[in-house]
Amino acid sequence: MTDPVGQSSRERYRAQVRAEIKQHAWEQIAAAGVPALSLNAIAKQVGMSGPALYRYFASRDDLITALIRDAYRSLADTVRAAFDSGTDLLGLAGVIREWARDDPQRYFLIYGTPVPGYHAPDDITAISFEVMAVLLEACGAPPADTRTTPFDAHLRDHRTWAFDHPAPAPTLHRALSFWTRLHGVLSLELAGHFTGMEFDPELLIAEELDTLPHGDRGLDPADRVSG
Amino acid sequence: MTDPVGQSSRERYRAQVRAEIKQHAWEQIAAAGVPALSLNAIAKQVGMSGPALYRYFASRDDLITALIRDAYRSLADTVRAAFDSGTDLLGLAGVIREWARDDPQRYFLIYGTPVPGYHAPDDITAISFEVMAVLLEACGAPPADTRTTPFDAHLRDHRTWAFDHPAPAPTLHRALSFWTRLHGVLSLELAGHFTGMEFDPELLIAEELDTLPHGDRGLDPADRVSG
DNA sequence: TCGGCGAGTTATAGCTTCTAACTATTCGAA
DNA sequence: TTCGAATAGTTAGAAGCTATAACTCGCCGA
Repeated sequence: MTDPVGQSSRERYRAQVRAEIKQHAWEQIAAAGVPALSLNAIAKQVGMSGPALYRYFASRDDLITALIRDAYRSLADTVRAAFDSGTDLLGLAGVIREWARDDPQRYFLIYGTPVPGYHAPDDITAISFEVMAVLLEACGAPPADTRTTPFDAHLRDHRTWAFDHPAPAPTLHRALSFWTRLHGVLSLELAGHFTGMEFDPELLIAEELDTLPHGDRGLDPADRVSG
Repeated sequence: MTDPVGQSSRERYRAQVRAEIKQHAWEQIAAAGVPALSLNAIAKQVGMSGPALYRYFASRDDLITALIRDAYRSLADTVRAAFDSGTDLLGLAGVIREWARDDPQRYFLIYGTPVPGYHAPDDITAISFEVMAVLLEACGAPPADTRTTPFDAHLRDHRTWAFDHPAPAPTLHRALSFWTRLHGVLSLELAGHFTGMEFDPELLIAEELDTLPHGDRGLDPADRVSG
């Protein structure tokens, strides 16, 4: 009994239960963080008893890995969709910030405290490259009058990139600065390190991105095809 | 029986055991992260059995809070000492990066994934203000020809700072940019998000700080008194 | 119709944090 | 010097967790 997509009814049921489990897992994480995630509690919530959950996820780490993968996938899709519909760099920052504020713990699952010794599976790092690829596209080609900085030269000499993207060094530089500046503000904001200072992080981000290296570009999304 | 410092021998012993417990806790955290920290395991390591450890720390969270406090204290002292011995902003970044790379999990204990609902005790946030105060001092006074940016104006209008520091808005801006840019690069570096790209994060940091807002200052540490 | 796969169960081991109750030691003051 | 109180440590145990083992039941496909 297979449906048009090639899934048997058992496989469909399985996928649905897995999704339900992950849904409850996300709720627990949003409420109290990853450390408080309890497989037992989730099992009760979905109406099964303890060990039954191990039919769907081999271990607690396996469930968390699946959540990390979904988080990356969601971020990559969000960024890609925004870019494809004509959003510029500042707009992408807004989209990413919105995505992060929508579920801070999901953001920290990707960019938060790492577990020593943990190595994400290859398919997950591949998704992280997708995000980087969009940023590189959004950065576009460097303007004609680009003066290469020392870091540009350094980047040019150390291009053993894990994925080969044809972007020139100044574009890499710009994308890296975009990424690190946005993450710097955003992660501190989400972690509550700005509490007590009542400025608007969005304005800080805007200005940080306005002074990105190799600037005066990306203002007209129509130009991006020529990059 | 009190020594010159006013500590009884019992208090001295207590402090020593607490320190020994924290030492082992740091080792566990460095090896496997906070989630793997086990009070039972620590108790065995210091030669006492399980519950005895609760004489020294009321709970696991209490121990972790003490570690967070020590981490903040260590960072604040490190930054203050470096600044007082004439280190400029770029140098401070180097000192902070060195401090972070020396024990990445200690850095993430402060700046990593937050626990939803957790509020650090006031004495800890006070230490975080010490760090910020040093950064503000290191940023010095804005140059005479400073053109206020929109974010400067915003900062001027939203100065309900939790601690009142007399620094003008452009200095706040500069310090915030320093903090967020450094943290942006550093946290991604420590978390391993740059693996596969073999550039030197130190060079990126140097350039990010070189293009800080309201620049052309702090080059001569002798000027800092006039700030 | 029947065999087998798989989803679910309970029982259990071994770990965790943390409380309760108890013992023994040590400190300090009368 | 002796006695009372505070304190460091113990074991026992409750409640929770992850994870495995062994088992039962029901559905799906041949």
